[in-house]
Amino acid sequence: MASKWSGEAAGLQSFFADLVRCETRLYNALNDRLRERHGIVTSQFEALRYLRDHPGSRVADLAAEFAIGIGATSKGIDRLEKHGWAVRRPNPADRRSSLLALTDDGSQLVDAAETTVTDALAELIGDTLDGPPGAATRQVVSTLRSLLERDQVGMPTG
Amino acid sequence: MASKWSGEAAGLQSFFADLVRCETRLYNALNDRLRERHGIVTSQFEALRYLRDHPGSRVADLAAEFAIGIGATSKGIDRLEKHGWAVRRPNPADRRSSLLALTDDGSQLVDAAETTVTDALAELIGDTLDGPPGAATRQVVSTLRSLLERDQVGMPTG
DNA sequence: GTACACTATATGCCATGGCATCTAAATGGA
DNA sequence: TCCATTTAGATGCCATGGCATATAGTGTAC
Repeated sequence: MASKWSGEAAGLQSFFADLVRCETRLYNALNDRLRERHGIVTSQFEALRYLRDHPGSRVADLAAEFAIGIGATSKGIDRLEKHGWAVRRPNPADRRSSLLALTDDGSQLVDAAETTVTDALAELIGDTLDGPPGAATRQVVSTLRSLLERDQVGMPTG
Repeated sequence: MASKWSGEAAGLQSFFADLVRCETRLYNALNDRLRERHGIVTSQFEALRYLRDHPGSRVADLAAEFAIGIGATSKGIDRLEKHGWAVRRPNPADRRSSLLALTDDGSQLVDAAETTVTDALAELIGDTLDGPPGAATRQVVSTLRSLLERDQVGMPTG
């Protein structure tokens, strides 16, 4: 039955609110540092890192990974290409799509930016995520992500 | 020292990535349900709930709560006012600002929407957040939020 | 091989948030 | 009291993402 007991309901609402607030503030904080030191923002760092770790991906792969629309992903790749950090190569197996890859500049950028991110996260959340409760939290959030992805929860339309 | 050992660095990066992916998908999923059933999106639900629970707040209070800019907050209130869900009342103590409150329509809307959110969260994350690891996770995320707020991490400029 | 349906993604319009700027009002001296 | 400074928030311009649509290429049935 829906809304069975309100104690649990309030708990889940609080958890969701805390989650969103953490994400917003951490994302903003990383944005500030990445913009200042590398001229990119967090979403671009994540895309560059994904391309580094999954060369030959297509636009739809990035869209699925980040749960954003295909159109937005295409435009994001446009911007990375304009800056000379990524390229679209023809896909011999399907000429409707392209295979994405980093340029050398893009590779160097993502490696440098990764150090910034690593340091920022160590400073911002390292202590809190230490220890057994931290380990449990990492595990639970990882599991939750897997479940949401398995069920295709929250995938935009286009 | 920065980037001491890469195991922990990779762990924090994974955790952050998982956190952002969970937030994105849950936010999107709530958007879908709230838009369909109540004609609002998650950010509006959260603003309405905040106003219900903190009547007489000012624009800056909402901006601090949600870690978004003052300008964006002001525009968000404009939209809530246009829909007749919130009002700006003159602040007798400081005529530069207004005191915000829900209308009756706004109150009814937020109560109805809260049921939708409660049910959606129970369905989407209830099982995963159950049990001792779930309890540890709620605690850690709550603590992390408090620390980020205490240190004013990730507050936009304007 | 041709027509039809389907898929991948590029593009256009709109909504929202960031940041800079503007204005009104409060505050703090001289 | 009066002016300079600060503060609260409103507004304008820009960037980004969602969604709808357009376009090109693929696969299938015949």
